[in-house]
Amino acid sequence: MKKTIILYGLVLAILTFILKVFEYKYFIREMRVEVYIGLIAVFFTVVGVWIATKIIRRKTVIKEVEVIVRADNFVLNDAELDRLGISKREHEVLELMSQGLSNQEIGEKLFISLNTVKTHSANLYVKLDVKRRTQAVQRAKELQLIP
Amino acid sequence: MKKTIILYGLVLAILTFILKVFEYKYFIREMRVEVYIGLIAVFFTVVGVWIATKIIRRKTVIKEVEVIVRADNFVLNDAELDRLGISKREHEVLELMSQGLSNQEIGEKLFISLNTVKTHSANLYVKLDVKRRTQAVQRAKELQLIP
DNA sequence: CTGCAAATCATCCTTTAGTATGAGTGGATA
DNA sequence: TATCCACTCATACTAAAGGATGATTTGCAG
Repeated sequence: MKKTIILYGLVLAILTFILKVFEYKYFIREMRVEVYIGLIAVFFTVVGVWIATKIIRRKTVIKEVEVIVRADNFVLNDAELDRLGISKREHEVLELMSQGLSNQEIGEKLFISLNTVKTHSANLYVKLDVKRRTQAVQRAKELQLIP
Repeated sequence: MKKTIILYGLVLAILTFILKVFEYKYFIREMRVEVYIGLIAVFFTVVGVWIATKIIRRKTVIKEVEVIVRADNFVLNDAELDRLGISKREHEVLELMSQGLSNQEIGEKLFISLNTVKTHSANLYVKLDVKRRTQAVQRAKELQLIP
C-alpha cells in the first residue's frame, strides 16, 4: 500500500516535470489549456483505473485464499469415527494409507510389524465397508476422517 | 458503458469550464502550475477509481463465482496433462483408479484386458513419478488431473 | 479381580498390483 | 511411403495386499 502511494507521488512528480519541459518547448504556443487539462485528466483517469484494479484484484485474491483455506482446513469427524468404531491405531494407519504409503512403510513409521498393519487395515475395510485401500481412502475422506 | 463514457466527457467538460472560471478569477495569480496539475491529477485519479469500481465490480462478482465453482466443480488441468504426456486412455484409467476400482474392474469398464490396464497404469506411474496407485491418485488430484 | 477391547504378531493362503519385455495394429504425419 | 505414437495384449515373474484364524499382552471399566 505504501509502495503504491509512493509510486503514485513519483509518477505525479515526473509527469509534472515532463509537462513543464514540454510546456516551455512546444506546447505553450500551440496548445490551449483545455487540451492540456484533457490530457492530464485522461492520463490520471487511466492511473485511477489501474490503481483500482490493483486494489480490487487483491481483494479478489484474498477471497480466493479464503476459499482455499476453507477447503484445506480439516476438521475431524469424531462422531463418525466413533460411530464406526474405528480405534486410534486404526485411524493412524488410515491416515498413512491415504498418504500413499505401503503397509511395510506404515509399519516402519508406527514401529509395528507388517502383519499388524495388515490386521488394522483389514479391520478398517470391514468398518468402512470397502474392499480395497483406495476405496478406504476415498470413503474416509468423504466421512471427514482424514484430510 | 456508453452512459459512462458520455458522463465522463460531461464531467471533463464541466470541470474544464469550472477551472477556466477559477483561473480567471482567483488562481492565476497565486497558484503555480504544479498545484494546478496536482489537483486535476488527484481528481481524475479518483474519477478513474470510481469508474473502475463501476466496471470491475461485475467482473469481480464473476470471479468469485468462478472461485466457488472451482471449489465444487472440477476443472481439468489440460496443460499439466499435456506436460506430463498423459494420453486419453491413461487418463481414463487414472480416473477409474481414483474411484477405487481394481485393475480388473477398470478393464471391464473400458472393454480392455487386465494386461492393458496394467500397462497403462505402469506408464502412469512413470509419468506421475510415483510407485503405487494410491500415490498416483494423490498426485493426480494435486495436479487437478482428476476431481 | 475379571472380563473385554485394543493392540500386537504370526502363519498360511489367495488375490491383486506392479515390473519387464516383446509385439501387433491402426491412425496421423512428415 | 515410412515413421512415430497410442493402444492393445501376452507372458513371466516379483512384490504387495488382502482374508482367515489364532494367540498374547495390556490397560481399563465394572
